[in-house]
Amino acid sequence: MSHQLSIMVHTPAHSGIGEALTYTHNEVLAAGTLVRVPLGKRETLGITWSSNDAAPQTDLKLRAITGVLGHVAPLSAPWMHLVEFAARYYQRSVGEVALAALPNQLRALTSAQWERKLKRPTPTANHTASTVNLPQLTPEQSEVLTQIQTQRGPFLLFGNTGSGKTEVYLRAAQAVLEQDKQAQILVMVPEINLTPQLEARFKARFAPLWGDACLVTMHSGLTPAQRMNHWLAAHTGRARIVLGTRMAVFASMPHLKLIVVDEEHDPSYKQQEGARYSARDLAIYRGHLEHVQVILGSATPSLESWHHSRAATQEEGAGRYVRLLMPSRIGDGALPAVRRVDMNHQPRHTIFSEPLLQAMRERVQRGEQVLVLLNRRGYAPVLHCKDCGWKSECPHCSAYRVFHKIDRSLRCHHCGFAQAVPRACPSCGNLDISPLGRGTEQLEEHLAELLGDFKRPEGQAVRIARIDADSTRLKGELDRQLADMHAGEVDILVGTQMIAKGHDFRRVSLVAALDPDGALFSSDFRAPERLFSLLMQAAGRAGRDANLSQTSPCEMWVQTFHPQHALFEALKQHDFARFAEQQLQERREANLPPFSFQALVRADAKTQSAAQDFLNAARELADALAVQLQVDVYPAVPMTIQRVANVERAQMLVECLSRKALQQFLSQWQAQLHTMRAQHKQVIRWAIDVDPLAI
DNA sequence: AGCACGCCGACT
DNA sequence: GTCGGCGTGCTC
Repeated sequence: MSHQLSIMVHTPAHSGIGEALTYTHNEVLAAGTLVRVPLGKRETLGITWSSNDAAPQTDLKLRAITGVLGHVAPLSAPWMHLVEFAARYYQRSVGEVALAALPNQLRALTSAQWERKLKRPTPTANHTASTVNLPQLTPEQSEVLTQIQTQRGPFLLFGNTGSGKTEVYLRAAQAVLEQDKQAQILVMVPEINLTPQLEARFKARFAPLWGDACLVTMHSGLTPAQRMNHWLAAHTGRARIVLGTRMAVFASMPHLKLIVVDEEHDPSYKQQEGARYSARDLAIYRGHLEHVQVILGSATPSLESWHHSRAATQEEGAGRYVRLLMPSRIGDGALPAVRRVDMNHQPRHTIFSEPLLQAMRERVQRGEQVLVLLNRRGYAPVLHCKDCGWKSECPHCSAYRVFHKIDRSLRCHHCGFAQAVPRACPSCGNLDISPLGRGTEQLEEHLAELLGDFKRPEGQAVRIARIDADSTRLKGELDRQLADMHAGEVDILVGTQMIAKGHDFRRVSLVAALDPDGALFSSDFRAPERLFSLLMQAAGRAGRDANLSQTSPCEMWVQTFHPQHALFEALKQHDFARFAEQQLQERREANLPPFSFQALVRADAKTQSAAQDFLNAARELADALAVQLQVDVYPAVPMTIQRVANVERAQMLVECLSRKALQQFLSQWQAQLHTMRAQHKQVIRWAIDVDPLAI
């Protein structure tokens, strides 16, 4: 007897196969069963989505499943529900989201390889200890844990850097793991570089109890084999803790009991290509779906989460989360005093103001370390000819190529195009072409000049280092440079925001932000939020050593032309709440998220007009539906960087006061867009970004 | 996405 | 004369 099954395969929505394919098999398979199916000329991995014997007969000649991956238990119903929700919400096909969440090796392994893999004895845990030494909890930590134990959540754990959020995660995890011997926990971090730190903390705590194998990681840095093994460990329940980046939100965990999202405000949780999902938002949904507690943690929460954790009001969203507060730093480490240097009162073109330089000298003299932040890498953002006005434009992008002095190259940070710096102006032959503006590379050089005569306590020259995407291009280089910093072999570290995240530099007592003003008047309404978060995080790098803070109060310096700006006032008070309320008020008045919901439609084409024509045609098509659902669709505009790698880019903003109406609108409109695509052959690709982070 | 088929440029 | 570029079209 032959049965019909709905199978999801890895085909993106634009392939014309949006939904499940129908195959036959001689028996009914449970939903979630992994199967091998023929698809055109190849064989591919599929997931049984449902048995649909009742489905109407089509005139298609159905093909039969070629194999069942009987060695792997079917994916759970909640997992499938999560995938289906993500696909619908972010306007992608279910098959694409589902298959992307599984390790690639599942497709490749033959039955014999499975036998071998599963026969291999699982390393028996050498859990020698029955208890581990636990640090004393602060009253704040105890209070927060009590709330987690007694309420459902989801929770927003709002705690300063150094307030001991990680210990709260560990205790909450421990309580869950001990209470239920099968329980599993999902811990997410924004970036792959931050996994080793948290992994070490979790292993130190739990490996003595349940062995090394109790924790697996999931991130894009794993080899295919590791990915496979870690995925299986989670799927079979062997791994009690899964720690990973945004992709981990889709980990198959049959006994999931707690989800932790650390640094929940971090934009890295939003996937930027393919299915553009927010792992933080999906974590909340998954928690709801599986009746599992979710803890979001941050010192500078996203305004969305902050809004959701406000006391319930009439406003959509408020009151959804429980806000937990941990304002104090452990061991009484004081938060750094914030000092603003008014650059209006400094000589023109000053890079390092004299008071800041003096403060840096004093720190170095005392054997302390200094961080200098500048969010621009390279030597100079542009090379320029004063005679004819030539600038180092990228031939393939509408952007300037950045001058990198270190290898005398002009590099485009958008498409990667690099060339040697020309000897003379390519346009007029003038030999005198000069850098305009400055990046980290020049800062490092300039600082070495300024401090050339200055000596360290032992008499040697000041040691200056730089960490940015260029200095860490080689594998392992970041770790090496960080190790130098930790070992005290660097006095002043210059860098981009890379150095502001997560690293626990014990000897840093001064952090300086040189040129943060750009974000104050940016057209991106989230720029102030990101700046505040960056500066708070950077400030958190200073004074992590309580002993040091006592002898030498730590400081955060900000050089700005707008010292009175409300953002810096709030920063000075370390008052995130005040900053957040200001920002939320502005957003409320302007009907911006979290008080409205947005989506972007992006189109890439050979010409700008082709991209815009496609979008504007889509806009016209949506007119009636938009009016009906009270959705605003704005005209297509070129993207900020209009052309990248010779592809013209345009986008169109969609806005609505109701999330539900926006969803309804997008799902109906998307189908029309697919059919329209055929008439716009010049369009290379298009995509919808729901809840975009940058507009 | 893969993987085919299909029609135009520089090489053994 | 072929090898190979990636444009177009299809997959239950």
